[in-house]
Amino acid sequence: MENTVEQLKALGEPNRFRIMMMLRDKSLCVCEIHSILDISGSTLSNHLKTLKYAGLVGHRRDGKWVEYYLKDESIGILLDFLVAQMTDRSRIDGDRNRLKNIDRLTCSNKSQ
Amino acid sequence: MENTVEQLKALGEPNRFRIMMMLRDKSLCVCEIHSILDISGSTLSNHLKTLKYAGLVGHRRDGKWVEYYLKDESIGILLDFLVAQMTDRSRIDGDRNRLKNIDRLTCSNKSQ
DNA sequence: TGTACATTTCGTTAAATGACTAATTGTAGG
DNA sequence: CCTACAATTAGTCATTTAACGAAATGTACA
Repeated sequence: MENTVEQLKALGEPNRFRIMMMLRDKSLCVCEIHSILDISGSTLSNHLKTLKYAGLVGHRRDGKWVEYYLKDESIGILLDFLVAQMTDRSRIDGDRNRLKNIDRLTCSNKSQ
Repeated sequence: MENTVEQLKALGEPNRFRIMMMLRDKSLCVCEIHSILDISGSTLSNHLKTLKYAGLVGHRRDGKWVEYYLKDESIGILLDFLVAQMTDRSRIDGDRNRLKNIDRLTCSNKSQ
């Protein structure tokens, strides 16, 4: 039970929820996520750590970048389920659309 | 989105999660829930308020008692979905079993 | 090897949270 | 109306949390 509760707690924060929603489509590097959210790089890094300890995401290094991805298929299913119950999807749809014009090479350095 | 996030946040606390799991079977009055959880009456009351503002539960007065129930069918579906993904259900099963031997007339006064 | 960029860690701070006791409100019954 | 019980509200406190800037770590490439 504790594990499930920790996952719900991790999802119950707006920026982390948006991160998870962005990761539904494909894995993303930190700078791509950073270009969407209006928070500092260190804050983002801490949110990613929280999601990781909750068992919601995994990460792998790819050269200069670190890529985050949904940990299990079951997590994706849970997220789809939540999306289906949402009445207002404008924010997550917006994030998703903005992501289409962004890739890791166009990420300006917002971290510093 | 905010509404969904608030619901997840409300569910992401152990005692509130246990309360929601208990309510899956049937509506319960506060003293019945209180007899299961090891927290003070005021703390329980605050948790119930949190669940109510998140739109997860409703409540009605029944004489001396106040009965809480799952707000929507969709909430019950979400909870069932979460239960299905849990590996360790011992705690919620235990709560459920203890509830079988309790009704509002046998609740001793733990509130004070 | 040194510079630039990506990311994380550290240290701090203000706000939110979950807990408690004490006091208050609400309801039923003698 | 007074007492008992059910539940909530008020006030307080310790802990957690989300945020930041600054510093540190990792990696690629000139």
